[in-house]
Amino acid sequence: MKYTPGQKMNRNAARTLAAFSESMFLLLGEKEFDKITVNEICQRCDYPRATFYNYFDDKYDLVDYCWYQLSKDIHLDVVQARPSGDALETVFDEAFRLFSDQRDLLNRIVAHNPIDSPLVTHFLNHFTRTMTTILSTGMPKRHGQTPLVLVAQYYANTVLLVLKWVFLSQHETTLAEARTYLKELLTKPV
Amino acid sequence: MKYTPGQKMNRNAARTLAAFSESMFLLLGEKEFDKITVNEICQRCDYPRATFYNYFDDKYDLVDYCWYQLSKDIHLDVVQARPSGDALETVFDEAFRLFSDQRDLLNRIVAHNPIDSPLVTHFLNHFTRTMTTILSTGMPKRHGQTPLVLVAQYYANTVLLVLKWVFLSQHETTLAEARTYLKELLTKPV
DNA sequence: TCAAAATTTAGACAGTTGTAAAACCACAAA
DNA sequence: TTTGTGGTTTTACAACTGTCTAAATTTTGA
Repeated sequence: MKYTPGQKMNRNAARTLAAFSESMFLLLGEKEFDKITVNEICQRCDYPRATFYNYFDDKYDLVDYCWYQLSKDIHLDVVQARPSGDALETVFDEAFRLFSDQRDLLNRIVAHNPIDSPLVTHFLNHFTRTMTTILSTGMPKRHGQTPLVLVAQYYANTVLLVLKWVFLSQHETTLAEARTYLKELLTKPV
Repeated sequence: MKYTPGQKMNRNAARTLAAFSESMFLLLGEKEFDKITVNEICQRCDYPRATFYNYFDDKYDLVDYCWYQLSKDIHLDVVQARPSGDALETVFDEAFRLFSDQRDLLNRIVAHNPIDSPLVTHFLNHFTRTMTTILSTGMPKRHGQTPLVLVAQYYANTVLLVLKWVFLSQHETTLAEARTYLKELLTKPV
């Protein structure tokens, strides 16, 4: 990413970025990520190849920007607003809503890309990271010796695991069921 | 992978596979995975390019085989032998040992490949998968409504999270400390 | 031991990638 | 209007990828 996202940028650059990510989203719904070429992306939105490399390092960079655009919708402030206690549940619900909204897109993506493919893995990793940063502020304090970063990663991991199960492994699951899964996982069974 | 691993294969094929993965391991210690080319791999072990594509689809395929070779050392039977109760601890110790043994290699790899790079992610994913299959046999039964596969993935995730912290994020940690982290994470703090 | 079957290798090919230099354009300041 | 500046586009290029064909070599089994 040569233009840092969230940066001030002129109308033209914004339009170009939007066009490229639009192309990518369309292509992701049509074919395997591996088979998508930079040429194809550029044809789609009618920009020359050089312009693509002007904005992005490669197609991985672009797809990263796509995930960034998606995850923009999870509002960080939701968490800070609440007293720490149920921060996790709030964030989970928020993420669940976001994934629901994008269900069509996600279905199309997993139709062409296996669940363990680099693409899907990358997607999940992106969200795990953003969720980790969200969670690392609102964590309950007492965790013995375990470093806080590790704890935040742990919660983010588990949230994303459930979301993956529901939305990418395509198990029909209601929000209530998903909440139950999360709670049961986080509660020691023995 | 065109030759299914674990298959019966003649001495020659075995030697070839070994030579290629040897090359890959060496190169991984020297430079970023992205920058490694198939040509380079072949020069290293003095096999023609056509032979490479005879055995592997691409370099990702080869590196997958490398991880497979590494993880061979975790013996599945360890788990089956034990009564379910402490299966998790046993597997964790076993994996910790394996990662310790390969510490030099891992250090060299993360020296050239960022922790969030596709390569490292792929590495962790591979182990998460094998650990999931190991764990899905020896899980404690009572988990409410949560599907068993999900539970196994959860434990595998958490184990690998700690291992990643210790061996890839390079935090000096003893086995005892690591065990504590794992236990604290799996125990609900509230 | 020999011939058939299978595997390995050399060489070539079209398509892709990422980079670099130069031409081009839009827009603002002089 | 002219000029300068920053960004866009064109074009060209060297390297890599993955596939294919045909020749060479090895393996197999009768």
